[in-house]
Amino acid sequence: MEHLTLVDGNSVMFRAYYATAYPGAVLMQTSQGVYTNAVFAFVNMMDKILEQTNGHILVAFDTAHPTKRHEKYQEYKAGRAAMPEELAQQIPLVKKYLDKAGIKQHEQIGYEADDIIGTLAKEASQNNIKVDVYSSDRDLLQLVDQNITVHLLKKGMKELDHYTPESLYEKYELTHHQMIDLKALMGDPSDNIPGIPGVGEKTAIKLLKEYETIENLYVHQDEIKGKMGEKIRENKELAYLSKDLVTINVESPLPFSYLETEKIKIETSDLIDFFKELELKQLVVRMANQNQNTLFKDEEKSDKKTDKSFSYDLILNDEKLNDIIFNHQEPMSIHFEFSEPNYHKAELWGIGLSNGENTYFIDPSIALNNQTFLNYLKNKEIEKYTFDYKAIKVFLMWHKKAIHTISFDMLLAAYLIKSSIGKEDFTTITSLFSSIDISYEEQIYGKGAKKGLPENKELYYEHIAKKASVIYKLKDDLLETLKDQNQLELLQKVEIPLSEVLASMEFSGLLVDNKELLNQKEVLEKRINVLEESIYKEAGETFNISSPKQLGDILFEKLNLSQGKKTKTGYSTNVEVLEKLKDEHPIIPYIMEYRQLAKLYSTYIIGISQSIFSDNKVHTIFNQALTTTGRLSSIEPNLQNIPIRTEEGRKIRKIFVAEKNHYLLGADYSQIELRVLADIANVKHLKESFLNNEDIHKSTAQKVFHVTDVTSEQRRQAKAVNFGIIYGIGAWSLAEDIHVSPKEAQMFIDRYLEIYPEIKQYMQDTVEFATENGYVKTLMNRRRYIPEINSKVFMQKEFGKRNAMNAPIQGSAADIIKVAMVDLFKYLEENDKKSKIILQVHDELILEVPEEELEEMKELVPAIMKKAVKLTVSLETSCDVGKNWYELK
DNA sequence: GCATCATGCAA
DNA sequence: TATTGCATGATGC
Repeated sequence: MEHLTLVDGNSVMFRAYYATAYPGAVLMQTSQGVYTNAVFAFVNMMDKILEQTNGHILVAFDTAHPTKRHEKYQEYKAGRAAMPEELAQQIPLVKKYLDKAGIKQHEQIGYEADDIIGTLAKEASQNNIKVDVYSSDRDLLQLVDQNITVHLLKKGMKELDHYTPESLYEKYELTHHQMIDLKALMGDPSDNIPGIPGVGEKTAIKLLKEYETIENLYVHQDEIKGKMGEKIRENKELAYLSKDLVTINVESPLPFSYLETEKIKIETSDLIDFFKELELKQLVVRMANQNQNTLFKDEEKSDKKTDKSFSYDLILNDEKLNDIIFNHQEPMSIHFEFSEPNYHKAELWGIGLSNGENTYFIDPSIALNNQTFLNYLKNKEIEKYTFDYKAIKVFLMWHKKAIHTISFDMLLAAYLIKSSIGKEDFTTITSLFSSIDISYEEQIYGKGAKKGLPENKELYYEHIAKKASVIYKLKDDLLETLKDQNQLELLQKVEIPLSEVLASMEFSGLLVDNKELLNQKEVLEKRINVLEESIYKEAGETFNISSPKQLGDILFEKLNLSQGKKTKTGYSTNVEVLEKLKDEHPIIPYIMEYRQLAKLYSTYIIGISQSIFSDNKVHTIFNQALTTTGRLSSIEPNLQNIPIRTEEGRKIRKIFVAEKNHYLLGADYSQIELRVLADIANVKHLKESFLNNEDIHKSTAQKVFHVTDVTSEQRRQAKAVNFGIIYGIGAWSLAEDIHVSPKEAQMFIDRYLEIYPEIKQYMQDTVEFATENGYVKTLMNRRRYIPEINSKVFMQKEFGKRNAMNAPIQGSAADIIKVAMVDLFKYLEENDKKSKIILQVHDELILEVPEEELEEMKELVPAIMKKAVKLTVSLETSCDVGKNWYELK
């Protein structure tokens, strides 16, 4: 043994916790609500420390029991804030991690972690062993000697300061022997060590440079003049008590010696399982990679390993492919592996096929040119199981090929069981539902710019085949769960059919008018240039207007405008702040206009240009398994956030046009979320208003303000409350929104809940349901889990409550339009209509309709939307047509 | 090259 | 200190 590492467990844990627990932060936690942020950061820190160790390591902890220091000084560590519950809960987890990682840990009643570390460090040092100590507590600096280096963690945990006798001298001009005396003289508010009042670091260093020790200082106490001398003489006892308190006991009676600290060899899989339990995916991946690298060293192979317990057959020619299709007419799982997430332009890397017993990797270029295989895909009699059916369907559409009869999709099933899987990959989803061992994508293909097929082909052949086998193996379990949760219909009658609708929409795409696009681009460029000049002129210098930092400096330092809110990195320059400043300086209106135009230019003009395909269309991708509420989302480009609220922005919609001889038809649900609320909460007066076809915001205003004639301001305020209620609003935010005092806002809310008392009841009931069950559900039994609702952190619990109230409303509205889409698509297909659904924007559908079907569709589309779901209030729609999207008002 | 922040667009 | 999203440019590692 030549080296020993000692870690102050409590101190590192504190740092780990507070590195991510700034006020207002959402702490990392598992889906069951177990906090993991400190564990995660602790493991990261330990990983760094372990890189520097040589096999001997120990982590020391404090105990909750009082120590000798408390006996000597009752006030020791008094006044310290209690450890937050979220951190306390994680201590056992950190200890469990250390066990699993084979790292020795120790705590001892009556002693602090400092004492354990000090004793072991000095023992080792006396035997000429090099010691590294890790902590964030400066007290430990007194341990520094020729063999002992102390590393202090800094705030962000990213850097360490290390102290040797030399560096201590450089920093304080004191020897390491004087560190105890330094601390004793200065005191330490965090441990409630008194020190000598009035003596801080500067004075303490000066005194020690002259007198070396506290003892010697008091020998010469009478030489010191002035107030300082008085203080020193008066507080002799405090100084000695402080010295006693800060002195680490380097002779603690430990039940083992420094020699018995060797790291134990461990089963990596245990540790991986532990991280999986805590849903610490990054750590799982890192451990898996480390493990692989070790194996790679052991086996001295030129590549990563393949899994010997998994077998599959390689199908690389037509004969074999014909054979297996001939032999397998039973249901099988099929997986298409793509080179990138955007399947509109992805390459096909491979196909996996499995019936649970036999699993195959099929060469994609063979498959796509093999008629037997293509017939198999489009055979309506043979069931197939997939993971992300829509991707396969769209890819095949681009290649003019078909696939039919998907009776199970693992991605959609997993999403219905747990809507928070949205951003996870195949492997993580698999590990949530089974213990099947399957590599992470990045282990096989690498990540970021380096992503690509590995040189060792077997590696990805196996990976792709394995995915197919996993789909098959998990099918029954997932279906069972869905059945238990009454969600089978949601999968089979809504989500899987919807995949086909969305595939058709994405593949159809939306035509772009290039001339209009270029024209708007030029107009915007010119206007932005002019604005830039005006802004620079007003500012007296050029700077990057798009940089909130630089803009903040100009506005609030150079021009001395009154700053409003701050962000955590500096001044806020958002539109609300600018709005308040707009009369203070002529630069402000220019900046506001610049912001608006720059947004339109970069996000909509440039952004959308980059997504146009060679057919002059944009082909978005609707993510069907992402949002926690059941809504869709749209990417590349996002066609669900095209501007509409300002005329300036709305013009962007002129870019999107119907094909020749076609019209765009837009139909949207009116007030669908309020109608859903009226239905599920059984809100009497709200239902009446809907029944009478009233302007809902107006009638709310009439009731809230006790008036017959509603001013436009009153209507606007009532509308804000109607919206706010759906989101679980608080008085403070409503006040911000409608520019009244929080008191008035609270009054509005109270009045509102008096008028619609069932809403209040609904909210209470929903929160109660979520608290008991951990989830809420929609009309069609879609679930959203809300672990935060049982959090002890106020803000998180409140967030949980708002989600509990909002998710069923937003989610049910999503259910309804999804059903409408499936119904409408089916009608169009069965009746051989040429009209096509091309977009969905949460409560509206946009179709591309040939001229000859226009009149029919104006009737049909709203009709189908209205009767998608039967509620106790009617669903109403409005409908518009135009040659471009702008004309759909 | 990648992650994070501030900002702003939609329902 | 209102719900759900996505894309952007700037910035820092």
